[in-house]
Amino acid sequence: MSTSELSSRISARLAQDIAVGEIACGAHLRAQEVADRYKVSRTPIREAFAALEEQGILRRFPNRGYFVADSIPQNIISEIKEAVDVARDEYQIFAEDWLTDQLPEIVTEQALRQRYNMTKARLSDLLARAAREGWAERKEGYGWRLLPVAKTAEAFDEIYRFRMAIEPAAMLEPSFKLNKEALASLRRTQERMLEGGVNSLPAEKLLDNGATFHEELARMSNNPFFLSALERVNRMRRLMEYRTKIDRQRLTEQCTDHLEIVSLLEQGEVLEASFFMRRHLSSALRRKARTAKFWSMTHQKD
Amino acid sequence: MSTSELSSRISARLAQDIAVGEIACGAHLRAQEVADRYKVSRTPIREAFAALEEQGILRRFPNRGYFVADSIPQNIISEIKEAVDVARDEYQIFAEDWLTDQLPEIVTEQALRQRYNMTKARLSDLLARAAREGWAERKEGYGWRLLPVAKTAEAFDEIYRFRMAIEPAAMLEPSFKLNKEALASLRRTQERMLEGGVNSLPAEKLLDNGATFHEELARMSNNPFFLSALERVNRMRRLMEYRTKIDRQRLTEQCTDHLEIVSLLEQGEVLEASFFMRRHLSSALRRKARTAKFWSMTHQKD
DNA sequence: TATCGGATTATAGCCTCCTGAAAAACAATC
DNA sequence: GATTGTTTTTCAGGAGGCTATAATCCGATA
Repeated sequence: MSTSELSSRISARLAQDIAVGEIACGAHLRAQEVADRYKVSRTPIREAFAALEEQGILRRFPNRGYFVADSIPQNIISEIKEAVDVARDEYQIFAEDWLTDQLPEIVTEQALRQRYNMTKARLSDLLARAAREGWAERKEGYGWRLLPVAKTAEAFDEIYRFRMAIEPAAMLEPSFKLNKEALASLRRTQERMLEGGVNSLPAEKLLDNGATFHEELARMSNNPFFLSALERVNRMRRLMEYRTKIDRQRLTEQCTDHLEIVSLLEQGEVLEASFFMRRHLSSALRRKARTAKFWSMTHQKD
Repeated sequence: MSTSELSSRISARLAQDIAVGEIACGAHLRAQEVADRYKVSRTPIREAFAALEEQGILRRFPNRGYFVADSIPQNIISEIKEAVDVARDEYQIFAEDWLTDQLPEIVTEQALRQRYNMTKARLSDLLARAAREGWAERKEGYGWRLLPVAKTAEAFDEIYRFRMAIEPAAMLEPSFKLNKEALASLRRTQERMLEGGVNSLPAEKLLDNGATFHEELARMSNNPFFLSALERVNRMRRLMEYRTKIDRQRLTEQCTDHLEIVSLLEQGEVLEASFFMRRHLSSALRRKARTAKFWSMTHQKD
């Protein structure tokens, strides 16, 4: 029964893949293959398999390994699909507390350990992550300083303006190279969203798809600094957007824009695509500005 | 005599400031003021003061505090100026080892602890820092993966191209606001360098001045994402440039460019300054490209 | 021969106690 | 009243043992 954190993470991901149909029913799951994919050893994989067998998602044949069950009850599938949203981890709680002024600007590790009831190691991971994302920094002596970077409503604008600087530029890098497959995959995702996903998928997934779209394009620049800068601001954006209600009308327009960009790129019109990207971000900024203003009036003090 | 790490860091910085003339002879050093500047309490400051008094750099008057000595022997001054270079900490050694292929791509914490003879906590700080800078990431199971981001000669180009995208854009941000004082201070630093500093200052200090120049301008954009992105790539650049010989001729041209940018800004010609910045970076890139090529032939294998 | 299954080895997180050092509170001096 | 000097409190890093769990090795099986 000992489901370690790692193996349960893995089993959750596998379950996802099976539920979505990424992994076909009846397929043989080779332990080593899966281990390679997740870049871990076979040990946690086997644990994950065992856990999934208990749920009836996999079947085991001694000395032959695990196979995806031939049919999986609908109720289990929907159960799996919903499970994603629950993953509100300590980090998000911490971030949320900071964004909502529940924490002082200067905090000691002790105070945080007490508040969140965490061990030293876990806490220092937490802080390292926040530091990595750019909103916490260790003071020289004791304590940490939490930065207001992502707190203000203006941060929305700032992120969009930053993206306006890097994303179109990334597409014009001399090392930029179209990745047809990635592009096709992006197109599929956006089309699926337009064909109803916008209204059915969970908010988190929708935001994720949007971020992935932009990041994949940045990746094609083949300049890792553009990509990692974008990933960075996107992570921070997510912290904030997590709290705002999603505007599904806006998402539809976004997807249309995204598809337009894909089309331009497919035709090799990189320069046009870059321009269009800039406009796309700029219109998002204008819209955001209004949302942010509203948000600031309703959620911020003074 | 217990000189903690923090207080000795502080005393080193103070000594620097005094040696360079940033802090005048005979000046009264108020403990609280210095503490505020370094964002620590008075305790480590007082220790630093005591250490500096022992070296004869400060004088103590009971109940009145510490004062900079009226005259500091030349030999002590040059000693201080050289001391900077020695501060090659574990992090730099670690980075160096990775850049020179002394470390495998996948490493366990144990292996690193043994190699560098570090405690758990220090090592995890080290790795957190590398992760923060973007060239290490924790694997899902045990171990860390070191990323080749900053290893290749191309990374030089990539960083400069990234900077070409963000730095001129930062100056055109609607929130951009000139900071006259900061500008004046930058001008002074650059002028000092042209007036001989280029040949006398330690390499590290020179690189530092350059980075600071650009970062201060990015700060004036009042968009923290531009600034932090620049700081990020600068840190990485430093890891690499640390190993290459410094070209003092090139530095002179750089300083001239920097002064030109300051002049444009002082006249309110922000647009021109932005253009000039782009050209400035682009010429550095062209030059770098040659250096990097040379560097790759001489330092890299295959 | 590729894959699985079980046994062994190694890793890293957690816990507790301990201590040097930083922060904070308080007292003294000009 | 601002600043220094002293004391007390709090903090976080270090060491070492313990344990869950990940990696690895090796034999078994189809």
